[in-house]
Amino acid sequence: MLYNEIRDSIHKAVVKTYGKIEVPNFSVETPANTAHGDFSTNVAFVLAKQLKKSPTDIAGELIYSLVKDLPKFDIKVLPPGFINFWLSEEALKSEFLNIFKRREKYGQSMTKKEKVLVEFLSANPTGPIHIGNGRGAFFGDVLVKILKRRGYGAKSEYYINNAKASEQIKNLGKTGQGKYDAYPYVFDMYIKDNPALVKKIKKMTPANAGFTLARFIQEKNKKIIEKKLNIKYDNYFSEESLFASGEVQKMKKFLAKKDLVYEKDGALWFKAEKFGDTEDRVLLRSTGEPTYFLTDIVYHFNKLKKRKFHRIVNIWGADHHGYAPRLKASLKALGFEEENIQIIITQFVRLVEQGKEVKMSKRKGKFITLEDLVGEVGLDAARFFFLEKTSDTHMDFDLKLARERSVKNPVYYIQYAHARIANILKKAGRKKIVPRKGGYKYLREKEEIVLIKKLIFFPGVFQEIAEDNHVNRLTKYAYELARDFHNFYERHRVITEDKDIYEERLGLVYASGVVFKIILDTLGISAPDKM
RNA sequence: GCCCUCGUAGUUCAACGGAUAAAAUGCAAGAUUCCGAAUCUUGCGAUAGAGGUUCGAUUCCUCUCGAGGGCACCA
Repeated sequence: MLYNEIRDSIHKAVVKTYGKIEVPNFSVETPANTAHGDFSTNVAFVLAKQLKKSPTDIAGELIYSLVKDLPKFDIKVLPPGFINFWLSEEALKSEFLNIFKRREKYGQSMTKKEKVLVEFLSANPTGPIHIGNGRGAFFGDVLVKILKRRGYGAKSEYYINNAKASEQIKNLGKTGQGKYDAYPYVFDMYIKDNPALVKKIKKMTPANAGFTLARFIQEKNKKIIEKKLNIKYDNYFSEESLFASGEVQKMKKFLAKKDLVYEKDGALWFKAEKFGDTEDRVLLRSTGEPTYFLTDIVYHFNKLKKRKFHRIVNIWGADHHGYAPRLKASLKALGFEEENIQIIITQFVRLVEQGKEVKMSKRKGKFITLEDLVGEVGLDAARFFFLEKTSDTHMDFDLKLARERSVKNPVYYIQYAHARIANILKKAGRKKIVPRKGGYKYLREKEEIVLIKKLIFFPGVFQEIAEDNHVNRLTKYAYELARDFHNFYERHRVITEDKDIYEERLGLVYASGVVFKIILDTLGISAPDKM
């Protein structure tokens, strides 16, 4: 890929020019301003201190080696010391041909990378999936798809908190049996119309009743996840299964053997403070029941050790961020490294109505389900609405506004580009287009070049996201690509008299369609031929 | 009280420490004999406040103000 080629060449140039010095971290990026080229690097700035020279001088010295090494680019130094790269037309067209060669596999990495497990959503099986879960749900779904495409052995997973030993399952059971009211909405949503289920759990222990009810709720949620949210998990993992397999028992012994626990006040404590947490944490209550933390240690040990994932990514809501040090401490104690576990916190969605906050409480049954939202604004608009925002900023959600915005949602702008492409190909009577033998020498108009450039930067966008998890960049890129396509379309007729121009523009349209399709599939948004 | 996030145009929101802070929406003005106007063009408008580090700060550090979250033998 172009980006990597430049990186390597800069590294080589520094060593060649200055001998064996420490090469600091430098950046290679695509400048916002097109006057600054297709790529630029700040390497001269980061070397300035060490070499005690001005950035302009350093850039001037490095450029000789770079020019020799990168004939694909025109390279210039611009003040105050950036080195800027312009892709030659030949290199541009040659990269463009790759889209035809790889088609729906364009941007797919051939090199195999580490195994990654992405766990997300994992809503408690005590109720429906609400709006606040939307961010993590769609974010995780798209991240996994991107990782897979970039060659990671990535899998998605949903963790079901259904341990019979847990308080929440027992309380759920009692609620279902009408003995307690921990979850007021449960009756309306799951019990009322289901006498068979009520009869079935009536005589069970609270734990078994809760487990049974949780399975029922979970099945409902799973259907919504797959059918309504368009998320297909590689795996659903049951917390209770860790008890059945004996892994919880084994872990207790293991931790004791490693001298990581002690008894106090009749409970069993984990020495979390020793590994970076603010205090020690309970693993077994004085009643002898395990806490969620114990099974969570087992679960993550299972991910890293038993299933051999090199890296695990957990996507959690902001209400769990205080829990992160505890989990990390436990994994550190078990011998794993910081880089083995990534926790991504998605900030809360605040529900507002006419500027005033509406308190959303799952416990009190005051919430809007994600299913409702999707029904209200449509899946495509809903997915885009969540996916276009970074996960770490707070988000205000006004359903009225969301309805309004859904009509003007940028997703339609992108889908419209796809529909226009389909329409042109249909009009031209072509489905699949093979590249021209002589190359694409007639594509020289400004809008054509801009569009080609945007298309060939596509693999780099996926790579960046795979590296830094900023999934929202994909929606932004998709929007820009649509804009570049619409601009091209507005100014230049594809179906024209001139046969060469006709064929080449048709190729450009086709290649754009290929990339749009990949992006929309990745986002989990439909790619319509007609709207 | 202690800890963690966040604060950018009227609104919804972008920006690995990089060059002139990007868009959408809104408002104003304009574009269609021709592949779909759900489109295109132009204009208006923002980094909460005060210091500091740096060649360079929306980004890092300190304080103030404001919003959200966490401080369980719940999950």
